Amino acid sequence: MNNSDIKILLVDDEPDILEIVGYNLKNEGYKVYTSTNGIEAVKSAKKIMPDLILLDIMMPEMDGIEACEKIRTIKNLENTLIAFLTARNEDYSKVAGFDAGADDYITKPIKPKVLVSKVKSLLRRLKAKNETDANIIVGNITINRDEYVIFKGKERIFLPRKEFELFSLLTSKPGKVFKRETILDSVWGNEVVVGGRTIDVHIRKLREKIGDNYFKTIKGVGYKFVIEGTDY
Amino acid sequence: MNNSDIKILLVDDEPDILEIVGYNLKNEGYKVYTSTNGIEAVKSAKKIMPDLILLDIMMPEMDGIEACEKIRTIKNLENTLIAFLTARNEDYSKVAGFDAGADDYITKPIKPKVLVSKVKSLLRRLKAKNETDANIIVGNITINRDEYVIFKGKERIFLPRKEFELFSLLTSKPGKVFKRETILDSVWGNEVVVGGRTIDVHIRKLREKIGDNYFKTIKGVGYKFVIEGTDY
DNA sequence: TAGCTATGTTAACAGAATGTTATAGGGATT
DNA sequence: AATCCCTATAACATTCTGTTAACATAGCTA
Repeated sequence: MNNSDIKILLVDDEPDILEIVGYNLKNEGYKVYTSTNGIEAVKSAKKIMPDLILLDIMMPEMDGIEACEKIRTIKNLENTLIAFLTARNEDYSKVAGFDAGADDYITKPIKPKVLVSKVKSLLRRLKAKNETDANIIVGNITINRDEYVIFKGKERIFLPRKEFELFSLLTSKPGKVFKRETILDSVWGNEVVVGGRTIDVHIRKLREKIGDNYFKTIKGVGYKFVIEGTDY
Repeated sequence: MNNSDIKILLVDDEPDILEIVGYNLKNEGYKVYTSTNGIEAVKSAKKIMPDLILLDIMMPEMDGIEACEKIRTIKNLENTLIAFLTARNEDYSKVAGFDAGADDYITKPIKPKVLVSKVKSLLRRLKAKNETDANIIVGNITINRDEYVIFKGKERIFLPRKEFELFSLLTSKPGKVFKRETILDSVWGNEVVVGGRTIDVHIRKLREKIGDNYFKTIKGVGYKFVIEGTDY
């Protein structure tokens, strides 16, 4: 997926914000659409089917939270990423309290570079989500994402959530190397900070349960899942 | 590829399933074909060359697993996606135990929306499979950035990070001379200072692993990658 | 050819990156 | 409250990479 295939809907009642943020995102090659209020935003969202919506909380007419809830009910938009924009001094609890279905929130003011990096990180998550959508059968390994179960041959293997998610990610593209950074983003979420050995320990557990030679380390980069036998 | 160019073969012995699932897939614009048993399915597959086959496991005459195996042997159908349909309460191990060459399986009953999203996801995978342009090929050398692996003919060669990056750089423009300064900038980063022999040592390793005459020294300037034999 | 400079070669070392194990804390369940 | 299991971390072990030093060689030039 090229950047120019990615549509971002930017919603804020201040034209200045729309301009600055929009400019920076366009610079990265994204297609940027804008709205200045919640009602308009919902309509636009339905029409353009964006991949990511950046939604200001404080807006006239319909605030971001309400808009978010509305958007979530739109068909085929359940997987769209929604991130709230909030002023730094606002009460987060206002946001956190509502389970409006947002995926992230971003505090204003924010440096363009930081914003762009956040957006990238979010979109990585989207991509990972899409990639892990289907069940997978590779060799004699079967993964049922719906029921959190995997099989190795006829043997049922149970994996705890985190291990399952890590496993899911790696197997979503057998052979592909997932960078540590990417793994953290999609399994732990980009805001969580965990110690340096956490990934390794989880890999260890997978190796223990599923088999050593399914998981190959690429030092300095990350890990990949390989079908048994095929060495690197 | 438009949805209407995509052919899906749906195989189930229950007409109800064929109707419901078929209806929903047609709604998405796919061309849908149906069979009610394995034998017929294999014939149909050969004739219509579908992009995706949804295959019920439990069928009279020839079950889904056997049909899958047969289909996999058909020429030009090796890349067709095959997904099993199984009743939720059936034992997965039945599926998992056989290495029939399926790409996915889907548990019934399934909500049409979920099914459609699964199908989409599968087709995305097909698309990704075809777009193997991620690989860079020069002469008989293939570089797979995704997997962090390079091939020399059929031989897999693993390179540590720095070597891989150096190699990537040089092969990005075969024949072009990269100045030492440029190499340092892009492989090591322009702030890092390393000793005078570092590049040479890495070149050495590449020559060792890939072949002497791929890497030509331009004294006083830098190095270039040349396709074997040729001078540029 | 002597002398100079740029590159080749090797092995050894230091430290980065990862592997491993035990353990503590938190959440859920009973 | 007692128990179980998941998760993350600390602490230590191990592996591997990147870099360097030290010396060798090649090529140029006066």
